[in-house]
Amino acid sequence: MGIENTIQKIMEEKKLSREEIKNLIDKQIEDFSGLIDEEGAIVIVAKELGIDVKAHQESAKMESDQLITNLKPRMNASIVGRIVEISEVKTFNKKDGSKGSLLPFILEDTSGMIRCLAWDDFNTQIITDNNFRLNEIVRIVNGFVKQSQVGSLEIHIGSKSRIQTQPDEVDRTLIPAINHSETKITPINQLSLKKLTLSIEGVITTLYPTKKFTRKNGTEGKRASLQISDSTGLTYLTFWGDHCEMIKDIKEDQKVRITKLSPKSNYRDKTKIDLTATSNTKITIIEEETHLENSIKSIENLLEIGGFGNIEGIIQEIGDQKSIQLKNGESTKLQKMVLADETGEIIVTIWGDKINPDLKVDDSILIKKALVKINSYSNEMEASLSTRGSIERSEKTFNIGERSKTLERTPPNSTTERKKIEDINQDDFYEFKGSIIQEIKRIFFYIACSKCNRKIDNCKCDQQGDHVNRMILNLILDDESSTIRGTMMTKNAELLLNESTDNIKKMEENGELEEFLKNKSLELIGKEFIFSGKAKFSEYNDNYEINIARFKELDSELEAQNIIDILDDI
DNA sequence: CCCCCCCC
Repeated sequence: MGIENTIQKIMEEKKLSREEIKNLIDKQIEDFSGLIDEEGAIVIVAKELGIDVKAHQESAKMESDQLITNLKPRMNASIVGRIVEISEVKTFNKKDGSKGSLLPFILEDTSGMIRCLAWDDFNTQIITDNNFRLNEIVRIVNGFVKQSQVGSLEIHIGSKSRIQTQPDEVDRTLIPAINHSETKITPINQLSLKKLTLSIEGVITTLYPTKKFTRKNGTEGKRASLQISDSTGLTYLTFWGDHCEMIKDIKEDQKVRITKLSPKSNYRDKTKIDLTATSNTKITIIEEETHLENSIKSIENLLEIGGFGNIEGIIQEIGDQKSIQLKNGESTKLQKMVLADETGEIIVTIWGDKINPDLKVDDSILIKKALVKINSYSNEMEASLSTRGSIERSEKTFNIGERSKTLERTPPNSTTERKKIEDINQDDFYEFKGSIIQEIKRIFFYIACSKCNRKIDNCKCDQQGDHVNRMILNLILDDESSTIRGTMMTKNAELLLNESTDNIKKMEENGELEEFLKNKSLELIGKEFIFSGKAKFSEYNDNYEINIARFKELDSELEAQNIIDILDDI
């Protein structure tokens, strides 16, 4: 049903001539200073005459709704989704002197979110529609997809587009469940530019005062910001202009929930994500005092809650000072140690001038304002001491018992959600259940420096360590959803093959390796394991590979019990 | 803030 059909309908129902209808359409277009086209005008004309034009609007749905994730720049598209955020209508003066208006909002479908920009009164008046509300479903017909300044996609709703509230013929599988973003909290290490609106919970570690600044055009502006951390990481949140009011009751050390934030990539480090408050942002204080300054937390407790804290303990292991090159080109020093108290132990990295070269194993120390968060490579909680913290000697004695070895350090609570192999789609830490499905035919050996584990040729140690054998084992892993290539480096390969690298190297030299691997493969293939490790995209394979950090053979009875427990819960 | 190592 196009314009012609709607005209026919008006002619029939209202006994108007084509001429009269044309005049009404022209008048509408004139009233909107030409901002709407014929098709837009006739909808208004029909509406004013009390004629149901839903069918007409539907007809504007020229093709089926697209998934947000499939949108490409410069494409005209229709999408359907749930409203997850609505801004205010902004008005401005156009170059030609006429008044323009803009209403930004965010839609979410099952594939993702997109920022929508409704232009001019014809579209922005949708704000007065009772069905244009948070969590409602709307369709955008014939929107124009554009790349925004920050690189993400936006859909522009102009004179040739429509916003349909309560749309018909919606494919319900495209509609995500209501995302109560006030209660759904995103861990800081999972901030993503793709989550266009999100909420966080954490402790305010630094509150920067509101600052006034002068823009290039001479006008004044203001900005406030804060640093916030949770057990997974740390980020910065900026408040612009009037939003600065939001922090007037906030203090450092409080635990807060902050909702409806918009992620932005950090202007200096594009790999980092900062947050910006929106007009819909709300801050709720969850805990008045987290006693960041004074209380010394047990290592066990810090491992659990993360964030900033003070740790007292005894040095179990301490590494050499290492000069390293940062990604931004600067160079700095770091030193790693393992610190233990009666409740547990933690890896601590000391940075730059916080390093005290006199510290040695068995010294007691007190570290203040260490940041404890998940290390994205090991997926374990680690502490880091940088500019904000301090380190001092302590008189306290600890009854630790036998010194534990790094290898036997308790793995973290499985904070990682177990995924399917087919879901592995970014450089991230994953855990999945799977089996080895291909015979292990080869092992790669190399001679490495014992200090840095690098191949001798690649070692950059000031004083090279001993030359040691290391090995690489490649596996094909499968979980029925998909397969992935997995790599085990020396330690894990030794655990899997239950043999030392040196012995395996000897087997190779004696021509026994083939036989050994054949038997091992027979033993291993088909067994179920839980693998976890960091996924990395391989150009070579044009697919993700997983660098296995940990694995364990699955106790099938225990797993069965888990499944039964889950079923019982349901 | 490093973050390996190295094969295909």
